[in-house]
Amino acid sequence: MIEQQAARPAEGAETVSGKMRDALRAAHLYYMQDLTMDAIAHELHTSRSSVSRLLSHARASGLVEISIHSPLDLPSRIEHEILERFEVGAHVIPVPDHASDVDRLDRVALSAARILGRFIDSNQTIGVAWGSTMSAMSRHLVPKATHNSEVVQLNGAGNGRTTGIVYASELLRRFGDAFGARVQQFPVPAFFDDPETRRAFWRERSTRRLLEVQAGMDVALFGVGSPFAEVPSHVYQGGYLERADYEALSRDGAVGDVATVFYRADGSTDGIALNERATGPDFAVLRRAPRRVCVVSGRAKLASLRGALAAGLITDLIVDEGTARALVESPGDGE
Amino acid sequence: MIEQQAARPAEGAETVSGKMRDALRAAHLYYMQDLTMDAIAHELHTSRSSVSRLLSHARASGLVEISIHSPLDLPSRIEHEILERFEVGAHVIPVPDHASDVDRLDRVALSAARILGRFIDSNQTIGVAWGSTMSAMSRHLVPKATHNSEVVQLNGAGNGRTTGIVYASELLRRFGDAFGARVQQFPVPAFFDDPETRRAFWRERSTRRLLEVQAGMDVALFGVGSPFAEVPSHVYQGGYLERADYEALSRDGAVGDVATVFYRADGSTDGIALNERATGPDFAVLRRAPRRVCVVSGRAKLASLRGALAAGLITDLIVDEGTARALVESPGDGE
DNA sequence: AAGCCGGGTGAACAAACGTGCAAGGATGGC
DNA sequence: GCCATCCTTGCACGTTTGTTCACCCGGCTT
Repeated sequence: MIEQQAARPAEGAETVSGKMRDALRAAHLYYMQDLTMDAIAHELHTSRSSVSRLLSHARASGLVEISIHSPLDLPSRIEHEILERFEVGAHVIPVPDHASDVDRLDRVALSAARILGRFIDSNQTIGVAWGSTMSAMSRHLVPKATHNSEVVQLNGAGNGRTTGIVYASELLRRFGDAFGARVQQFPVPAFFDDPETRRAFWRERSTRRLLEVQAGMDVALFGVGSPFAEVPSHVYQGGYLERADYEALSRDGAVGDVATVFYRADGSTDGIALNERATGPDFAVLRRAPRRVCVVSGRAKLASLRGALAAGLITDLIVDEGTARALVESPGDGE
Repeated sequence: MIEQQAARPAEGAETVSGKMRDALRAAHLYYMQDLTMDAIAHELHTSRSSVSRLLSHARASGLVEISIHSPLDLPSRIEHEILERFEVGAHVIPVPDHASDVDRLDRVALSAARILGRFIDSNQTIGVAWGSTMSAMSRHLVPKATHNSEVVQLNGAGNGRTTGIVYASELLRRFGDAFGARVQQFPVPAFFDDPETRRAFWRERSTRRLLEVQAGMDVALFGVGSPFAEVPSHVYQGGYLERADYEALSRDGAVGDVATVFYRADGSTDGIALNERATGPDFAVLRRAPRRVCVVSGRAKLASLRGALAAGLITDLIVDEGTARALVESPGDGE
């Protein structure tokens, strides 16, 4: 069963609109007039609990937007430095150094999901990679109404029930729902076993149509993989790659991947054998997107991140504080 | 002692910036990452109470901005109707009908203060009237950093210690502080006793300089007075006007005033004797400001509001719901 | 018609939050 | 150098808020 509709049509529009109206009014009273939920419940002739739920709904559905402006004379030191050094807009997410890697990922993903709205607009094609970072983000997206947008899957995927990572179809659907966008699935494995199969598949009309959509992306959204870090990206756990593949990658000098396409520390990809079997877009295609948002969490991904920056894949970076700090320190440092 | 500085200079900039930095970080953690204040206190090595205060500070000082977007397919019915009928951008503030007039004013003023930031920008001259509405607003302004702005008093004032209304100097200072703007006081009474005195005063060089500043306003901010309503505006309580003045106003057909200048239901002002002694700007001058924001609360002011609209004084209206509803109903209805 | 189901409601409880208060520390005047 | 003063801090309390649970109500199935 393919789930692929945009924002669902008016079903009981009466009720829906009524709820929306209430939520809106509650939000006004709560956030603009500082009334207590009790008082609001009274004005709305309902219970306090319902008001609490109404407000949660208002926040989760983007009726209420909370933004944080750092005063212009105090622009985050690190963000500014990243902009200078890498020509990339940075959002640094504060996370304590002692946080666990899962905490860190969750917190970065949550913040990223809330920031994301700024990059999305109507009439856009949004490319979304498949991986643990995107999966975590998908759980917290704040809806934003757009017209005529389209979400397109950038790389193939297996299912990752094992680790809380979500079916690609589910992930894409969440993005599509949040922005009222059509969804273009890409039903292929993360890696083909045989390069020839991939080439054949790429000649298919349906595949070519999808690749054209990818090529017309306005926004690309992805994380980075780091195959040789202590905590390898999920793509490497799920058995997508064999030991031999790792050895080949190591021989080829790969330090990371974006949407299953690997690169070296200097950003080059030529001659990395595995890429012949990968399903993600060629970097030349990716770079055509004017906005390329990368979400990274954890110092383990530092080397991958450096490579992706060297490859010029990133225009906007959302990254946890520790990794950001490490990034701007001397490039030679290990972990 | 005249209080007239812009945002105070760096005093203990070290500490201030440190506090700001903490507030910013706390806001990120609280509003973007949904941490509890307890957790934030731990990360910041301080107590939970301090975090609570830090967050209050962050909100009050505009570091955190909370805005409410009604979905575009559900634009407030009334606001749209006001736009159609009067060609005026409206913000309708929900307030229950049974609220007292003071409650109503407070709530409208609070909301208005939080909306105000949208109208203010750098390099602007902001004209501010003196009255109970502006006084209530001044208590809740959300700071917004601007450069080279100027706040100028539109009309003279007595002091209103009696009813919680605040000295004009204090009121102006609050606006100036909130936007980091220079402040131009206008130290005259609300009404002169003798028209001749006014004319003489108007010939003074210092007065003419101030009038020129007023004439160059980018934004004007004012309420409306309604001299014949049950609950008369403070200007009429403080003994600024005599019984004879009211009778004259009544004879002249005045229904309201903006910054001490009176008008009739059709918006005309010619031949209203009292205006010869008023200190507010001529409407021709006022209308030169491209943005003219009017804050109104209470149906008692409905007739005044209609007059001000007829006079074309308003480009943006902030008004409570009950009054807004009354406004768009048949114009003939009384209260 | 009876019965299941999903979504919504209010009561009750536990968690999270704001604020008055007293103590501690810094600041500026003399 | 000392004191008066102001600002900040953490605690304790009372209030406000999120969430669980049992329940109800309308729609749809068998």
